[in-house]
Amino acid sequence: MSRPRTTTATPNERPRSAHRSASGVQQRSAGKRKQRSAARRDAILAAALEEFSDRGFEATRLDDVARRAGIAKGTIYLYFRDKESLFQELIRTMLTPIVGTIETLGAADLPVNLLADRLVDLFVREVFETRRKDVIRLMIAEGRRFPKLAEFYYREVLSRIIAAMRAVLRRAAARGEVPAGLADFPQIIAAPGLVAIVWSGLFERFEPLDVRAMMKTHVELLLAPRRAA
Amino acid sequence: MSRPRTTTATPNERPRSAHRSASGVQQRSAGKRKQRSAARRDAILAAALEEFSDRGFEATRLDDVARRAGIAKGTIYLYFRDKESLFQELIRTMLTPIVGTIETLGAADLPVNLLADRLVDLFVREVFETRRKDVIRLMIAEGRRFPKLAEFYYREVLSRIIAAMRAVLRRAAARGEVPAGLADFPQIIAAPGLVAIVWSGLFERFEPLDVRAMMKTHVELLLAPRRAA
Amino acid sequence: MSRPRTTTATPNERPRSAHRSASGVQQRSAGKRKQRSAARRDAILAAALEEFSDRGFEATRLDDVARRAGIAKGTIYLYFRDKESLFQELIRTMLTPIVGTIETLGAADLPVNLLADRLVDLFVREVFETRRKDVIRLMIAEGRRFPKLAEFYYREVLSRIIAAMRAVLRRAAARGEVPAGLADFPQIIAAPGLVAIVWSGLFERFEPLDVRAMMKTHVELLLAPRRAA
Amino acid sequence: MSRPRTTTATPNERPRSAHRSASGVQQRSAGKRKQRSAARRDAILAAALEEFSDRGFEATRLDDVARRAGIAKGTIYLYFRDKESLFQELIRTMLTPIVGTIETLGAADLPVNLLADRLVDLFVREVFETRRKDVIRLMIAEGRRFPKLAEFYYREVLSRIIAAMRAVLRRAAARGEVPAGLADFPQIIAAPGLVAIVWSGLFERFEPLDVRAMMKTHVELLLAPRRAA
DNA sequence: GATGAATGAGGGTTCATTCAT
DNA sequence: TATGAATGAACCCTCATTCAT
Repeated sequence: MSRPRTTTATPNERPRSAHRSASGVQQRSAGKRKQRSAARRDAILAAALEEFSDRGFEATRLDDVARRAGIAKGTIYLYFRDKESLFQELIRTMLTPIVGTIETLGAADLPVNLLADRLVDLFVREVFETRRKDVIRLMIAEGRRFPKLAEFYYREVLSRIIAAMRAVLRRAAARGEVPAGLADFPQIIAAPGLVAIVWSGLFERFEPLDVRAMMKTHVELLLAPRRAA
Repeated sequence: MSRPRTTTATPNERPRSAHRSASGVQQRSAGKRKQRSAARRDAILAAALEEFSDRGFEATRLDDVARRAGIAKGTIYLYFRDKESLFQELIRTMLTPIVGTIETLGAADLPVNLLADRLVDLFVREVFETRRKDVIRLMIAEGRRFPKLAEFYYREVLSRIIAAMRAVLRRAAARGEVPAGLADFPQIIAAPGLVAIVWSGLFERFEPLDVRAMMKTHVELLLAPRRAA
Repeated sequence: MSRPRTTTATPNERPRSAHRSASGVQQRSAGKRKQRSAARRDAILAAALEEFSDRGFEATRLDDVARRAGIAKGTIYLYFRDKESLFQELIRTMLTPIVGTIETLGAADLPVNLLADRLVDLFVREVFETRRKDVIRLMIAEGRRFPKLAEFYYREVLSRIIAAMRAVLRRAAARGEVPAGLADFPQIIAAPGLVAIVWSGLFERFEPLDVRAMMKTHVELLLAPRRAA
Repeated sequence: MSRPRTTTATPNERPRSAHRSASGVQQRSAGKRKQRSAARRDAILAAALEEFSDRGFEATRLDDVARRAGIAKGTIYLYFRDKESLFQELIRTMLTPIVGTIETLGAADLPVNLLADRLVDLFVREVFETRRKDVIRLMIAEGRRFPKLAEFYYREVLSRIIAAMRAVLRRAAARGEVPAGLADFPQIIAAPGLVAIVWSGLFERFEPLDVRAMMKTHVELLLAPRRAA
């Protein structure tokens, strides 16, 4: 019978710090405070990314996150409801932005080989050479234990990317640039990206992998001009 | 001593459990005992598989493993040095057997399209429709925190599979059955398998994925007869 | 999304230590263990009584309870589900026994003045000069925040005592030994007892109170032979 | 500094808040400010009353008090040194006023039966149907942990009420209106009041208690004309 | 004065590991 | 060997208190 939570608190957002827009007086300092607040939030997210990436959700201590963010342990709770919220927010924050970019790219209706080059480049620069790589690994590692998060990821990220890809592939197939079967499994396009992410985290030190080359090879193999059956 | 913070990868084998046959006396019952002992060990591993698969390393309680195995908590420590050992042994035990099968298959020197069919079938039946799928997911999820385990996996499993694949692809390329580039990145062959494993764990419930069809499509795309450049 | 509790655990009792009766082998040591277990449980309850009495529910640290009981903090959780359970069990354990005694006393159908003497004596010896006094104070102090406990106390203790008293008073009133109104409010009988308990905890050091004398006086005033109205 | 463990009863008044009129300048607005200040103080006390009554001392969060009072958390510290001070002040503020009323009533030297009626009425209207009831319950619940407070309560409230009662009862006994013994234990008079307070907080929902009737009954029983022994 | 973000000590609870039986 | 009660180090989260704005 612990004290009942009165804190309604939105799903995953900051709990109280509502930062009401301070209309009128003290606009200046309120703005500063808001800024500082956003900076802190980002610092926490950045620290959390490091820790979660290195240790996984359960093994990460908020103490370490706080220390890394240069704040006190309790401060985390001013910005996130609990450890899980922090985790989920982190993943959302990191993964949401890519979607738009890919959708835009898909809508441009470029010739497939050009599009493919762009996608590979996008993946390498925006994901693979970024912390986003680790976030995706986290998603893979912990997703089963956070069904809500998996759902979010599917709905907001994956399904949209897949839909965009599928549309492109359909058009390309209609133009004969691509074998028809590919549009049924857009996942195939992304498969080497997944391999790259997993490999880099676990086996890079034993055998480096030239991700860009691998992806390029894959694309060439898929798009190679075929003899008529 | 309570749970150590830093994951000091320790020698992974059974600690003391002197299973070596009792010298002289009671040779007979010693055999029986050995049998029972092996059965217990297996029961623990089986239970651990379920629990680790469902919850991940940290979130798994040895209490639950013991309960599921039908033994007392302390008994686990007669067969495994600690939680980490149990985990690592489990992964080793589950993943080692596939290697031989794949190597054998590779050595058979079949025509690539036939080999491809066999590989797809092998993967689906021996991995995907098996708990091994979960073990691989575990490996992906926890690998970074168990460098020794990742190393083992690379050395004993991955590198050997890759070597086998590469040999096959080289020969096939020489015969013109396969584009030369593929041998540089045998990972490409496995990529959809990885996609399948990840997808099944996280997104199956939103959008089912016909793994066999996807892998078949992938293989067909890769092996399709090409026009001369 | 913390790990879901599989521990069903009965309302307030010991969580797992089910102490299955070990039928057959090792009866001896099992008995010993059971004994030791009961002793430990009692030690915890005794320690909890001290601490809760001194500090109240919230301010009591289980750490202190454990230290006082001579055990490790975690051990408490082998016997009680949580702090609240410990608290509630403590109160139940302490208060339940009195009821029977009072009921028996009431059923004996003694002349009121004799009964009154006995009740006063019972209260003083079994409650006031006992730790039970503190338990009742605890009940008063914390009851509002533990509605379940208040309900238990009302149902299992108070209402039964009141019923017993009322029956006695009815009979006595019928015999003219007691004014009729008293049976309507048996609480009046107990009122000085309550005063005694509260006084002893808070003001004894400023002004001692002769509880027995006060209660005797009260009884005499209530039972004094009256002039006909 | 975080919450101190040991309850060091500290001087209870406002800490620094230099409410003394600003010397010279702005005399006018200083008055207004003083007013506002007092209003704020009262708002805090009112909010604290609700919260402390509902949850007890430890379980009450100053955050909730502040929210209820419509102020910021930090503001509380402008009016009270700390949580404990607030608590003690609250109790003092609430309980002090009754004393005078009772003393006055006692000094009036009414016939006992009339006085008794007045007292019952006073208790019901000024305590029982008031938040003061809860304050007394708080005093009972937390008194042991706040010895200073208990002492204050005894010295400033209880002992004075008791003295007044005793004086009245002595005079009444001399006139033969009351048995002599009663003057020895004026607590007896108050006992049903205590019962009423405790009962209302814990058991009212199971079995309502007509407090006024109970107290009236009690008085009648005590004051009933007696046969000469 | 008033605010509320920030602090950080603390405490309830968990669970890997040990060890007496 | 097997058991499971006992241990105690962690770790998440709370909240009284402070202090820059």
